[in-house]
Amino acid sequence: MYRTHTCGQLRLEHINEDVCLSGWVQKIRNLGAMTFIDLRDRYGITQLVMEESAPEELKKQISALGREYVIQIHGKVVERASKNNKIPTGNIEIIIHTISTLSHSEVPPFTIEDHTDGGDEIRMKYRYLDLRRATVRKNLELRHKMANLVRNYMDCLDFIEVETPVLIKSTPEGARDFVVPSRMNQGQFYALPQSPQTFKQLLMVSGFDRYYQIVKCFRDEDLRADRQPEFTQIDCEMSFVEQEDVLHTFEGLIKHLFKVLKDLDMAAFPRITWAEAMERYGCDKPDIRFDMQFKDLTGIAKNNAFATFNEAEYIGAICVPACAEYTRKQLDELAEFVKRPQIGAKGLVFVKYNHDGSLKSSVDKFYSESDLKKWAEKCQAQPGDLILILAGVKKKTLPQLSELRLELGNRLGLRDKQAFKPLWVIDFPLLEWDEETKRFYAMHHPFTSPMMEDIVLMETDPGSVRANAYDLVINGVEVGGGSIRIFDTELQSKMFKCLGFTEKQAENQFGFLLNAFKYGAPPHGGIAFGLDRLTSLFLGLDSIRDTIAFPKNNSGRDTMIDSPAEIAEEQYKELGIQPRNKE
RNA sequence: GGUCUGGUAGUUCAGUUGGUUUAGAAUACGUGCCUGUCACGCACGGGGUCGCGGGUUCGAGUCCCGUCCAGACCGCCA
Repeated sequence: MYRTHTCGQLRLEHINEDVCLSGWVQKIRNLGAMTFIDLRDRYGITQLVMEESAPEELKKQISALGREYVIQIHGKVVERASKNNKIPTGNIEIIIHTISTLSHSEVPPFTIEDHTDGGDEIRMKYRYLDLRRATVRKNLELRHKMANLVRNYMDCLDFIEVETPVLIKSTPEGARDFVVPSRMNQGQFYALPQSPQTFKQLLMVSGFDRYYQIVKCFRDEDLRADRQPEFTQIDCEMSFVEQEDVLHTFEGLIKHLFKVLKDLDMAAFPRITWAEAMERYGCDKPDIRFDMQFKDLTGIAKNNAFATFNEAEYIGAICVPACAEYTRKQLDELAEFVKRPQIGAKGLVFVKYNHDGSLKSSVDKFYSESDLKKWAEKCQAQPGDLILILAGVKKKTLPQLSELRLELGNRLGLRDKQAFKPLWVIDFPLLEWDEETKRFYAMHHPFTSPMMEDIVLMETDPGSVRANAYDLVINGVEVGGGSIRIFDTELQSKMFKCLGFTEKQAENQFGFLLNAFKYGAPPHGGIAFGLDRLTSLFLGLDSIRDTIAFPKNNSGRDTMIDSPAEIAEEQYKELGIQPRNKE
């Protein structure tokens, strides 16, 4: 037997018990005559003590210990002379009787402590050591709890978890696929699923009625702090439902998670249409922890000598509360911010609504104070506020203003990580025009149903067709999205036509689904949540990496196992593929 | 594919216009001292391919070019 208790278990009530503990040496404090050892495992830290009176042999063994050695000790639980109220076991300690070293350790490359001295790169290379730290372990524990809560909740609602295949077929729509060569079918390839989309729809055709799966998905696209090439979705689908049923069901799930994990009672989630979100926030995933909604000045700021505004398709403003005191330097910084190539605005116009009611702007040359007054009224500005204005092509200006809004939210500390503001964004467009390839793409995916009343527009004005598609946004993070699907073969054909698919192409890529729909498909729809993102949101992390045990780095590499890696020539031969010639 | 930031001791970082002794600090590590520590304390010590390659210069950690690596972002992500 390696232990009678864990390192987080012993309390005053255990005093005088003989116990056996095993764990890692966290820290050795040698005070000369006596030595303290912090013994650590997943459950906590227990202090071991060796006193002056200990036998020489034991002293010798203890002096040979080092950080991260794995040891097993037998000893007696005693009350501490000086207690430590910072840890749950702080009232007791163990007087060591015998000790055995189960495993030696080299000196770890960084300290295994909550506030480690190690940077990201070295932590990732030695991730197994990093995972010993309580901070990272707690992230994974919360992730586990969340997954468990989801499973229980879904089970209670009669959803069943069904596994779908990981080796499937590549389709050119959507994200780039990870591809796996087939040895038995030389020259042919599997693809890893970007999501189990088609399979969950087939399960609906099979009558499973309510399906979910906590499942890995794969996308071969460039990474971000919140994007990994393999990530986990809570993937769900239901039959005989309309949009309202799906939103209601999963609003319940998310509220349940907040209640249990954060003890938060959430009110009904507000909703906004995609069109409104774009108009008011310039973005399809607005952060509504703070206001600063856009005000359209296009109608009232033209007809003047100021060419920039006169030529602009759109003039948009945000009212920044209580910032009229901003200095030249601060305003210049904001102008620089929007002029960065990533944002690409030409310039920034400001209007200060001073406390004395006067108005001062960067365009005083062109506008009178009464002009500015009208703008301030339109923006519902109060004395002391700052109005910031961007102008240009609407499609570009809206996102620029959105970036500016978020930047100000950050600067003013309005994006509190402990506040959670969910929002349903609904009525997404069905299709999105791509200038490069001169065709429409499905904004969500090709199986998303158009809104009934917009179906007539599919032939005349496809770009304006709205879909039964929705996203759940929390604090500006897209945590989930889904749609009501097409279950009618004819409507599906119409959709493929909008996407520029020939009948043959559609048959080739999605024939199995279209065939299935010929045999009685129920109306159905669903949603998928990003488990990694949800977890990092609950934890207040900026990156999803520390919610994943073994994540990839910025360039899609796992620096611990050093993958991806080259394969042997033999493997190429077996697979019937050839390496690219090295030049 | 692009923009920006960084790479100096095991680790995290500082290093001035290009010049000052042997490139520093903290921490980690080692040795010694220390009977109530828990970020223990004190003293001493070892530890460097300044990412790599080239260039400018009397002289480069510092400037220039290239390259590799890491991070953030844009494009991309149905």
